[in-house]
Amino acid sequence: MKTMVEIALTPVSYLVLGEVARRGSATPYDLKVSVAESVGNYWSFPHAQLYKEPPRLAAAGLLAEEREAAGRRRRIFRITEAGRHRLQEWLSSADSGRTELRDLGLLKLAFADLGRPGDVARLARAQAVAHRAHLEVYRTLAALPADAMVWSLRRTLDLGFAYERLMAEFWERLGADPALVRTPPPPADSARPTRDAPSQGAAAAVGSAGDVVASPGTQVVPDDVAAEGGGVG
Amino acid sequence: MKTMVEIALTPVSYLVLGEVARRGSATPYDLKVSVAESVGNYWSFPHAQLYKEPPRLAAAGLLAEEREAAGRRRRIFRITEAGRHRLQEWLSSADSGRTELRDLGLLKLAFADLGRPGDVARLARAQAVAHRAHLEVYRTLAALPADAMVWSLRRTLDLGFAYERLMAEFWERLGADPALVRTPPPPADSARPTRDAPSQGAAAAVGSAGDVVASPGTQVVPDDVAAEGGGVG
DNA sequence: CCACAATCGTCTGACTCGGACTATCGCTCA
DNA sequence: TGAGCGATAGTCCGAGTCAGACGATTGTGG
Repeated sequence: MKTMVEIALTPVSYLVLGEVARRGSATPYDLKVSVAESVGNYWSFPHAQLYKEPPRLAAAGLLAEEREAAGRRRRIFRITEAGRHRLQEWLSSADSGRTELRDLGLLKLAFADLGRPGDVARLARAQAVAHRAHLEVYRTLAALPADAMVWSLRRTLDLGFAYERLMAEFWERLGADPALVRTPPPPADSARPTRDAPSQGAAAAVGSAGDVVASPGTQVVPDDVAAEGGGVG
Repeated sequence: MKTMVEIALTPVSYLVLGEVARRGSATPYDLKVSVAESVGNYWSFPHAQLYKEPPRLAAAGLLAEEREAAGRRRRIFRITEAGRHRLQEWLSSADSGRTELRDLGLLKLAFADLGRPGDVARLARAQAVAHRAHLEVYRTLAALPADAMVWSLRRTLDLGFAYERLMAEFWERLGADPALVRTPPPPADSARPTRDAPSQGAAAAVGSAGDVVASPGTQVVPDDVAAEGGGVG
């Protein structure tokens, strides 16, 4: 068994290994489709990678490649013993890196103090709608019969659901914050204070009216609620 | 004012623009530090990018670059009118792309049916600990005086907190699932069924004992709890 | 003046990303 | 039967991302 070089495996690698292992065999397109309706719900992988990764894994001896006999003669991949082993190894290791919450809306909110008064409210509405919509997708998935999906995958989708709910509620709450709708006292038109002296304002809001939007009344993190259960299970 | 080419802005770009705008001026190192203790809590940006991006933005006319007079003669960046404008524009647009939950632990769980019996329990424990730990970080941040942080940023950290709590509870609940600890009926040693015929098993578990771990009793997504509030605000 | 830690910064190379672009298939309607 | 068409399937590309190794500078105490 040619051991080839031991390549470094990335998340995509394991995704591919896992998906191929589970299905027995798969074409890149198969991967693309099944990833889209499973893990892709919370972690999106560009499809180009699902085409590029299998050959790479095959070159490393972790997958075996064949071709369809007729028709499009697509590449079909199966996992090898070496591949199985690497997958196992990964599954057995408890350490997983940092968790990442990549949400452009959140990033926007982080800098919302630099924006114009109406911005946050608009953003909050849009975000709430988007998350509610995704919530529906999860609901559909959850309604699938028990045998449509392995238990472990389903658990992750449960979490996806809970996550979307958390987000939806967060934005709805934020949007409902009275501090967001009242108080545009400094007319929104005086929005260019530091116009020609950009280097002058040490902590100046980009469009002024920054901290006007600040909501004084809302407390930070309710220390005490830590136990009340988000309702994941 | 030389308009230069209008470059495409990525999340890092806005992060840098925003941070520079807020501080008035910043060196890449400043960015690295303040990002680490704010947005970096839920969305980590490799520090190399915080060194690379400002010059890029400067080349596009969105930042202005100077140097310290003495000492290390570090690069100091300030936002320009053009930069302010682009930032504003972004802050005003309500659409933000997909939200992403990049969590290796979750990916692992998704394929846990292919693993060995004890794996999930171990993973769950480790994940729970990690999330509880990060929860503490957020608690510390939340304890900071009101003027230590703009309201908008604080809101996002609130969400980060809620997110970590959600995760911690998810993994704890999962780890507590009796189905995980009982039932290693098929001896864990028969773990290599398809040893020499890797292509045979259409849906075979990598290490067998796959669906044994499945927890039949746990319902999928409690439709009704959608209103009970995760406790973000 | 050296040692040493903390601060500060650069570089590299493999991988990621998303979207434009191409090709093939199966079907329908003229 | 073959042009049109939507779904399926795959390729390509260049800019951006990423982690981590590495290098340089500064401040402090001995």
